[in-house]
Amino acid sequence: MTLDTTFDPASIEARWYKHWEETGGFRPERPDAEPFTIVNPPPNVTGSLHIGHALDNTLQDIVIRYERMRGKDALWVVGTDHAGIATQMVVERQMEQRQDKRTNYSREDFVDKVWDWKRESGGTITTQLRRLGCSMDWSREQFTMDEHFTKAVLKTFVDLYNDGLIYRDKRLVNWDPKLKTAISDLEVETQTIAGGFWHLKYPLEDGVTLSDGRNYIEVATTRPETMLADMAVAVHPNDDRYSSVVGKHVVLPITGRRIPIVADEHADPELGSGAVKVTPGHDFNDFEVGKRAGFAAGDMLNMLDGDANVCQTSDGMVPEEFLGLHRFKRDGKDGAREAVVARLKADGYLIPHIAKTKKGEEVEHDAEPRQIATPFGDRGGVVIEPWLTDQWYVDAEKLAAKPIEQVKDGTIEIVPKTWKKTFFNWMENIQPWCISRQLWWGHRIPAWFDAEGNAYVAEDEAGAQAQAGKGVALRQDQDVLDTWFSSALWPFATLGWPDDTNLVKKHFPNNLLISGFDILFFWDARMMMMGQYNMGTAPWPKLYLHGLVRAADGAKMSKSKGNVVDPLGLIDQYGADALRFFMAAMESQGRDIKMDEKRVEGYRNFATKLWNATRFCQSNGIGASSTLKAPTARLAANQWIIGEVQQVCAEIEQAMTDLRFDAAANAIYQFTWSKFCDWYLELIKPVFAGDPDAMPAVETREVAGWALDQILVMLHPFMPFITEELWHAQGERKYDLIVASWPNPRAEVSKEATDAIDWVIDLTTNVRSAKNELGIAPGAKLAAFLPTASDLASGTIERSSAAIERLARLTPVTLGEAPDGPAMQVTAGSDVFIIPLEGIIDIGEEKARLEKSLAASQKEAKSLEGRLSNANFVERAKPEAVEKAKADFAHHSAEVERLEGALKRLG
RNA sequence: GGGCGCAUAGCUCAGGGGUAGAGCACUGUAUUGACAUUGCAGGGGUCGGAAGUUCAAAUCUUCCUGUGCCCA
Repeated sequence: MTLDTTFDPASIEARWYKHWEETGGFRPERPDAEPFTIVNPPPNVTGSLHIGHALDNTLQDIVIRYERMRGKDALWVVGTDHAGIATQMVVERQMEQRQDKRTNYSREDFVDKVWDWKRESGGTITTQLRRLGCSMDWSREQFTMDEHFTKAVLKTFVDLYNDGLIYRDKRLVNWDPKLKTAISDLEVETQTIAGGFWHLKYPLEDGVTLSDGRNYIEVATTRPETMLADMAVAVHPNDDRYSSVVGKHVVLPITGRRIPIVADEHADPELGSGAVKVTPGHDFNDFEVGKRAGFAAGDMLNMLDGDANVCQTSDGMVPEEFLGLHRFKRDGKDGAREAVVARLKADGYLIPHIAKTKKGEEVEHDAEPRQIATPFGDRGGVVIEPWLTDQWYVDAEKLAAKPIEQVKDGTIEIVPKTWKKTFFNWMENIQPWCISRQLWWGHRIPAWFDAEGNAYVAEDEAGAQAQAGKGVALRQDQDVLDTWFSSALWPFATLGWPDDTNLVKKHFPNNLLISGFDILFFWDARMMMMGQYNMGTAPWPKLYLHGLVRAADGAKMSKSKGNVVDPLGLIDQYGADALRFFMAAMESQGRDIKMDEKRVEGYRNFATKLWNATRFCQSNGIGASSTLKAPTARLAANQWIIGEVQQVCAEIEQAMTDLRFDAAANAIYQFTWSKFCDWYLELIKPVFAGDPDAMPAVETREVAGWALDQILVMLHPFMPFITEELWHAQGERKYDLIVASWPNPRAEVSKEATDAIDWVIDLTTNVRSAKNELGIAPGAKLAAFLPTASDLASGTIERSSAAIERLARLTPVTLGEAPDGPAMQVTAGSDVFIIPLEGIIDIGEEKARLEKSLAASQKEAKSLEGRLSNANFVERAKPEAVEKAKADFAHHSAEVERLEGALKRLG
């Protein structure tokens, strides 16, 4: 096959992907091989590929392709997450566009419609992952609401319940009044927004006064509207200002509710007046204060409904005019907050805030302006309302114990390890996990209630009925489970658990998990808990956490900022291989990646470079190699490249062991471009000018073909498309590159040969540099003399004269004294070449060049001399360091001598 | 307020007790056969600041400054 001069990724990517998928390349049958398993963080079924996915999946694909080539029974599990809230929102939004809504349908009909949507529009991302080249096992694509997955979810729930690790509780939850569901702590994002601090007067009852004679207590609040459900006023137990009134009562304005003054350490004497209103039903801190003050959760007053509109409290004391108002201003319409403040003000219960203008005039405001840390729902985007409801909870504290231990003792390694502290910090302070959601789309909670509200938990209704007794009317819990409850089972439920399948036996525990740090708590930690609970072991021994891909200016990418980079656009422009290589090359541990399109472009250029190198090989009859092991080589250049392949292979393996994707990518990049293309191909060009059937050409074709094949293999995990294309372009192959073997080049390479090539490279570089500085045409051929030649020099000049002529452009090279006259000196290793300059160049320029080198060597020599004359250094430094300093000093001293001599000769 | 990072060439980043590297950008130069999505050569950094440990600190320790993220 002949290749075009430029590489066009688009023309090959789809073809190869299809081929791999159709021929089972992603999951070759290797029943006897050692398993290697990773599971893909299941993207939301509503999702589309963003740059973060591109990073996450590129890294995983590099690992799985690498392990597959190393002969493992490699399995990369893939699938999508049903994404409860996100998916329900998508379908509801589509309904809204048709002036339709969810509640127009029965639950069953609505869920059917979501399934319809999933079948028709869901899973866009799976196509996009294919474009990135991800070699996942699509033959077993998973979905978190597959039948067998549901089975795993139900079993887990029932087992946890029976073990007392799932329970129902009435307590405050994070309520999203827009989505009208509870959410977990992790789904709440705190943002600081501008708000106010209102100061209120609560009149003391029964003629009680404070020590200063005041007949009211001042309380300050950021949420004045909740005073409709206040149940106490708290002061600090050591606060002398209030000690006399603890146990007394105040009568609330507006409602007239009589509430106690309690002592509680939650009240901060330094803050405001030191007294705080307590609303146990609408504030997490107040809930705890309320409990300490003796209120049962069931008795705590609730003044808001599920939409966060004011409703009547159980004591019936909220005035009619407030009922139905939204908690605060919305769509320009005043809410309960505004109404309560207006009423307090009118009745004289509001203490105004006095502010001074720039001119020093005093101005009254209703509230003191403040920045308030406010909780928002990450999906709904509205302020979260702490709300008292019955929900299902997982006892996360108990489940977290073993994972904490495992990370501590190294059973689970977290890479990079800086994340361990963050992990412990969260796990050791973990709160009960609220797992019930008031949605329709998701795993229905397997609990049934009788008329008295007793719960019966079983995998199916029959089981619950059996527990409740015949004839007892049961109604299933209306709620569904948090999406993360099911994805926590991903490492084993995808393999068929709870059935005892061969896949589970062979591929659990998995070998590695790669995920972004943003889901460390959401997903990774919960997999650890559920893996341990269900399987009795950690889900994987190693967790690799990568960072975020940021915009070029370092900002977080977001749709609202409009700085989102579409990975598919980059693939269109530069090819999937270039984008992948960029991701790998930029992925150093523990740092976010800044988008740098120039760099993606650079890796596209790298692909073109490899493409053209292959074209060169083809034009010289260099084709597919026939052996895995390195061919026997006699020519120095061939031995040299074999040695270099061994080195780079070892480097890549080390980098992969360390999960240093950047180091691995850079190693293969430098080898391919700077070693193979820049030197090896140049070194062997003269060989092909000679007899094509003679030993040198035959051997070189063989070695070059082998070396190129090793490049294709080692580069394949990073750039799968171009390497597969070139693999086949190079000749008939017994198998595709995707299932080829990783190099194992255990060849003997002579030091003489590699030294010789290194010497030629040194000579060539120095000649080119000297010419450049002296303004001699790069192509000019110069005669050179070597008065005293090292063994290396004389041998190399004899055997590699063609390379020296072609690369260093020295011809002829005479072993012997140079004729008198102006000349320049060029070194190669310890050898000094004399190159006559008469008529070629201005002597002054050569002198300037030598003086520059002389100054550099003098500086080095002086510094080394100083160090060596320091007795402390010679006595106390490591012997190697002293030896090296001595050798360096000797070298630079000799250089100084040589250069001074050369300068003297030039006059 | 607590925790975790980061600060190295113009930019984006590696490195790491023995005197500093890559890619891009920049400068000069090269063009009849692999490649201008190229080759060759080159300029450019007192490694954020201060103190300490050490024969030796960009590297280790402490503090400071700036900056980012997470949690409350």
